[in-house]
Amino acid sequence: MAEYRIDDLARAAGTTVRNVRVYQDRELLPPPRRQGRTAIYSDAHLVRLRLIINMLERGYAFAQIKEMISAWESGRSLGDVLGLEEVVGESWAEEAPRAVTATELRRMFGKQFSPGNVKRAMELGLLERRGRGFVSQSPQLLDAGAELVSLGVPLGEVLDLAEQLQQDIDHVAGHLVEMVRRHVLTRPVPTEEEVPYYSDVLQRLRPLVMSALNAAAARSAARVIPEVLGDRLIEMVAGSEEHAKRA
DNA sequence: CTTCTTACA
DNA sequence: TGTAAGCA
Repeated sequence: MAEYRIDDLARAAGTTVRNVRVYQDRELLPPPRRQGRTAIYSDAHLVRLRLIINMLERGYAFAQIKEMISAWESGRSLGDVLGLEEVVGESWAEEAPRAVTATELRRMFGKQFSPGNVKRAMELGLLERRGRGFVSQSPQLLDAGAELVSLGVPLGEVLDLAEQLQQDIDHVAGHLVEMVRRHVLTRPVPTEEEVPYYSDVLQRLRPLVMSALNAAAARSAARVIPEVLGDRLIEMVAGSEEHAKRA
């Protein structure tokens, strides 16, 4: 658990000491722990500070931010489980599509860049035609796929995986959103006082889903990789790394 | 030298 | 939001 002096905190969040003090005075930031005269901040403060800056940039007034923060604190359980706050400081904008030429694709996928696979990728919505070339709706998936192929996994199987992955993720994300609908956005029509809260929850639903899935994916990777590959293999590889370091 | 407070713009 | 003075 990292600790920050006010200058470190401001730097880490990309703002100034002055502003940190202002947010603190306006009670948007929780009071720091004091060590004599100097204030000691935690990671929680950093997360909160990033949140505040984000909301400020989106045009929220101090008072509105304060309201939302207290709203979250009163109904904390969901936010805790899903890491609500952790998300908001990050850029969770939707991935930007990227144009890719046929030449690039051929370089990435070699001879497996075939009309059949292209058709399949287009059916899966991974690739779209644009003039002579293509545009990838998810450069990250494209790059991940290219890496798998370069490691020797057949592109056909990579595409199978992409399809399966999309279905599974749709399923889980659907569940999550449904949970929020059932437990948080309980009214079909919110009362007038609830409208701002509802609106904020809706705005954060996408980053919230992404955060939950991201966290789950990280845990899964850590757990599943040794499970599937076996501890023996992992140990052997770790051992050879030691050899490499010594050399 | 850094932090904090207060004040002014 | 930046800057400055005076203090600890």
